[in-house]
Amino acid sequence: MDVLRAIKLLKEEGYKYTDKRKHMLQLFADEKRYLSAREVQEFLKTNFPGLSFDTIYRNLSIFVDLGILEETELDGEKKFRYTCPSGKHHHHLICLKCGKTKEIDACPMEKVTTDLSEFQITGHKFEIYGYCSQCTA
Amino acid sequence: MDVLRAIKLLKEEGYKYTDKRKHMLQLFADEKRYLSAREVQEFLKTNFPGLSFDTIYRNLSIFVDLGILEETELDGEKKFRYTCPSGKHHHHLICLKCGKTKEIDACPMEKVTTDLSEFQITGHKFEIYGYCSQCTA
DNA sequence: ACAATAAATAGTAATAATTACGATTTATAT
DNA sequence: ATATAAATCGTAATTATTACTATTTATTGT
Ligand SMILES: [Mn+2]
Ligand SMILES: [Mn+2]
Ligand SMILES: [Zn+2]
Ligand SMILES: [Zn+2]
Repeated sequence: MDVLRAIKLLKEEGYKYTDKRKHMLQLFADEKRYLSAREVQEFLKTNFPGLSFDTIYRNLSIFVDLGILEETELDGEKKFRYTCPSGKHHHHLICLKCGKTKEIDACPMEKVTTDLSEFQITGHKFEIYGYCSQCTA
Repeated sequence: MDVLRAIKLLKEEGYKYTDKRKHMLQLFADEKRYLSAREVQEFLKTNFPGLSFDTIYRNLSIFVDLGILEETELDGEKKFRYTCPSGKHHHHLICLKCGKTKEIDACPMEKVTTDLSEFQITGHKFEIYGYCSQCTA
């Protein structure tokens, strides 16, 4: 996923291409890590001082629906990052301080031997947490 | 973990053994599934109509510290359940509606081949989500 | 049993993230 | 340029969680 493809997706699905959306997409492309709604506000407040959370959350939600962003929940807070360019399903090692990630290649679902048929499965989550080298120093 | 051992732990660590704590521990022993603070309140409100969230959250937190309960976060809400009797570290398949769980034997951390040394690892989470047979009917 | 003490609790307020809403502005197509 | 529907702002509502103070209560030692 890159900015140009994200913009294309937006327009194809009938969403308007606004300056705020442009900057949000560019922010995630630049940062390549998990960001909270508040962090988005902080990054964009020089360009858009009055940017409302209604706008931020609505756009984040649209981006997730379109597959542009992926979402997780860390410590009671929703966090968002650009969907990884790798087309293959995978998981992440995540820095709890700055949201930086590293890819984990294998998905543990493939190796689960437990019988899952009693439940109607809808998803799974595998994340490893820690602090990156910048955040431990 | 069972109620008697939990009570023993509480007293050993200098916590008072109150009626509210007794009922909370018994509730988790009976239900054997993830419950939210609100659900605890609902279950106990016949016995303790004015039970405050301060009390509920404080006791939940103490129980987690003592290893009596384990905690996870589902859909932005903290959920608690009795620590599984199996001494072995493991993970769960969880019903998103009622909190019922099934144990998954293997821990995916053992099979991770990715180099994790760039991060100082503090924990991990592996959960499979779905709906149990009672909740899909 | 009684009194002293520190912990636990109730009642309520504060905090924080997220969602919702009506009025206004703006991107886009005609 | 105009029309139209979507996007945004400013603000309020909602929800889970945490915090505070006065009061109550479990525990300990007498
Ligand atoms: Mn990735
Ligand atoms: Mn278990
Ligand atoms: Zn970091
Ligand atoms: Zn269920």
